[in-house]
Amino acid sequence: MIVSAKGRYALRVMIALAARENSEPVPLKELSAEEEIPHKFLEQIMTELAKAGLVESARGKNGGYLLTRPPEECTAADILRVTESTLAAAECADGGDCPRAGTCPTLPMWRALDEAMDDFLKKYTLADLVSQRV
Amino acid sequence: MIVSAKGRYALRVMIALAARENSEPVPLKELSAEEEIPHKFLEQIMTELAKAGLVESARGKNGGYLLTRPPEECTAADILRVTESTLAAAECADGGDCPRAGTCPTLPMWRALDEAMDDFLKKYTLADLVSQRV
DNA sequence: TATAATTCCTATGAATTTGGTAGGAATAAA
DNA sequence: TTTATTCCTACCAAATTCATAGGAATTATA
Repeated sequence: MIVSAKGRYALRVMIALAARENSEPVPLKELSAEEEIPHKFLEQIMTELAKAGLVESARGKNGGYLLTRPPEECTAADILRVTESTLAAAECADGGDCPRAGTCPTLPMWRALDEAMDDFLKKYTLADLVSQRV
Repeated sequence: MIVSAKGRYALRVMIALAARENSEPVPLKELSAEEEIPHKFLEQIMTELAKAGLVESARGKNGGYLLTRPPEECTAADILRVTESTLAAAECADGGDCPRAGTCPTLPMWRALDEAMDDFLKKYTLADLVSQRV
């Protein structure tokens, strides 16, 4: 029960982008150096975030990445849903096909935990995280 | 971010024990068959639960396992803390030695998430889970 | 047009974790 | 003595995680 390095990296990078006030694309090289995240690994992460529509990329010279929405409108839940393949508390709560599902005494708890985590993560916007309020 | 099979098995077995009204030791064989959990794997899990003091074992013929406390006094948090090596939301919140800890904008959130999960899991006792209230 | 700086794409791989299996020793009841 | 059980230790296959590597495509600018 843990958030992967990928998820933690993603969140940090998104915060770093949110912290910039200008709207010029920030190159991966800069983000990677600043946040001390391996360049090539971050590249993969940014691709996922871009596909999910959380950032947009500008290719070629002077290219880089930008947030697609204001920091107030992007939450930790939005980001972690992209990077964490299984944000579910337990597989069984995640559309799993467990044959016990009908009678399992634990399933309702896993589902409730899922919802509780999601609610929690939704409370944190990038704006909150940048300014360390919350 | 997921609870492992080990943790799910542990919880189910503890519920199965709690569901029994008598106080005779329940052999692993019976638990394993009833819950459809591989015998040898469950053996390892029971050893951990016993070491943690959540169950006690009786060796030899007619031996087996028993809860050490009434089901009202054992929570999902107690059990998962034993089986999930990392109940922490993120490594960094788990006594990690991250050099960024001092200034990391995400650390407080991970710690808060940890606490929220723990609070959530503490609400579910074995008695609750057996009777499907909650 | 050439060059430099960037993202995009695809493949590979080492280390770790997970989910078991295996065999036998120790213990205790009948 | 037999039988049923837990205890202990070692091993292992598959999946996942955390990257690394190399080059193609794209774009600004000198």
